[in-house]
Amino acid sequence: MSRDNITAMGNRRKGKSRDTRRDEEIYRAMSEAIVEHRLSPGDRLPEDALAEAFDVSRTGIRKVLQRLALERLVTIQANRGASVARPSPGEARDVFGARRMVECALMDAVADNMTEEDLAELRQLVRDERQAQAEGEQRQAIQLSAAFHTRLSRVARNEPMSEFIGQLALRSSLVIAVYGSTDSIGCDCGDHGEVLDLLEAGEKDKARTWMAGHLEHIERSLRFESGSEGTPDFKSIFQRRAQSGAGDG
Amino acid sequence: MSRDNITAMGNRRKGKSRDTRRDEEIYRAMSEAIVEHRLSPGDRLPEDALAEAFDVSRTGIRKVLQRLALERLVTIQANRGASVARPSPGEARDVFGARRMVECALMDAVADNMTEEDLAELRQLVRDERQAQAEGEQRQAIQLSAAFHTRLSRVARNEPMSEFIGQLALRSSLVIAVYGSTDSIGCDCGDHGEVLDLLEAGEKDKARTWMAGHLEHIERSLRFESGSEGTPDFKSIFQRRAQSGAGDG
DNA sequence: TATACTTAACATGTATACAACATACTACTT
DNA sequence: AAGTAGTATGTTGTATACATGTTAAGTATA
Repeated sequence: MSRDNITAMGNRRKGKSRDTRRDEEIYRAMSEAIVEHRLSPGDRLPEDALAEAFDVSRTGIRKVLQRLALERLVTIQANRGASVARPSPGEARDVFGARRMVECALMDAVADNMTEEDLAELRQLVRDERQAQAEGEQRQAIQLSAAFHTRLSRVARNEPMSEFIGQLALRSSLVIAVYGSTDSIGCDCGDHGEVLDLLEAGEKDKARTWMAGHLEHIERSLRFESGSEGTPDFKSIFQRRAQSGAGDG
Repeated sequence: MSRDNITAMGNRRKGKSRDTRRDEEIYRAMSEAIVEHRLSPGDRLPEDALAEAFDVSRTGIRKVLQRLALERLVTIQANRGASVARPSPGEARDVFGARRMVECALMDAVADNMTEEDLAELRQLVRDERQAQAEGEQRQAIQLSAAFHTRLSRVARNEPMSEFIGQLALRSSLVIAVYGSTDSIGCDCGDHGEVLDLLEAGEKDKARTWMAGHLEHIERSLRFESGSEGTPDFKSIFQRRAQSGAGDG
């Protein structure tokens, strides 16, 4: 009676990546712009302007904005609109603290599940990052550094984990934009290759230790001096005045 | 000249929790309904019906639906609408795998930062859960079990971590709804008190081991037999026919 | 009678219109 | 002249209308 229905049900696939929905495209463009620091923390993101830029209505923009807000890449204040998130020092510490815990804990599974293809892709990523660094393409380098951590986490074949780490890596880019000194990114390029060597050799413990040190190193390079939380940075304003001017009399 | 501006800037707080926006309310109601299994995996969630139920327009519902989709509590299929998510066996394993890694890794920080207030609230949560269990309030018990893990994670004072664990706890409720046998929830009520004792005594290692065992225990109680991924469960349909009916002739 | 095709009903995707809110500017009062 | 109040402008929040796509039912034909 309903035998044909059975065969009919399995055939409903493949029409998924045909027209990669516009939302995704806009989301990707905006998050990439934030990660690459083409948009700076604090920058306003008016819906009208974005709608015009992407040639869609505000509806589509709001959807993307809300998603970015959930991922803490933008901040939405009620009735006051969206702006690129400006993580507080505490938030910055939390992000790196979370990364230390999670990325280290994942190294076992990463080592256990690493395939030839994974390794090849990761080594390519390191090469790209190194080249970007060499050519002075800071923006590309930052993006590739985050991409490396995200891609590495995917080796563990645990989607919730790699998605979480991916988000933390994106947020880290924002943290570096606010508190990063120039050497925040400078050092870890060559480094990324090292952990691959350790993982290829099956040295789980050393890989975990390496990752902890790597993240600590980045975190230590952050400069939290001018408190951008709560009150504006009058301190740095007055400091600058004393530095630049000759005397005060 | 601009001295007054300085004092004026710090006063922009407190007007935040006044009218807890409707979105949040709807989000809370829906996620709670999903976690408490008043909505079952696979249930359709038509925008019109929800809009009428909450007395808002579809706009507000879509916002909530999209957020729930991002958190993997509902599934949105293009042009086909939203439904309560039905995690696959692989997804279920990933969720519990992630929880094992993350919640165990967090125990150190939990032990280090536990305060009197934390402990009091957590013990109260255990009491509530125990009572719900005793009174046969399964739904409440499930919700409280998830709440315990979420509240416990907050002790570590790392927002990204506790948010992630909170989401995983919610997803776990869905997993249990699909694959849980009756004793999936039965055992872990009294258990939750044990880890508090260990943490209060400062036994970090034992607490971590306990947590690993706890989550493994829940995961082992899941039943993945009837594959609800890909093809519908014809197997169980035919099995049922053989069980319920007398003969097949 | 079963299958395929057409059509109708329904649900979602998107844009637009309108209302509410915040901010900035201007005018008026002290 | 300075500060406050009122107004005007612009931006966000929400609902509704319209277009598009999917599902299901019904009919006609083989």
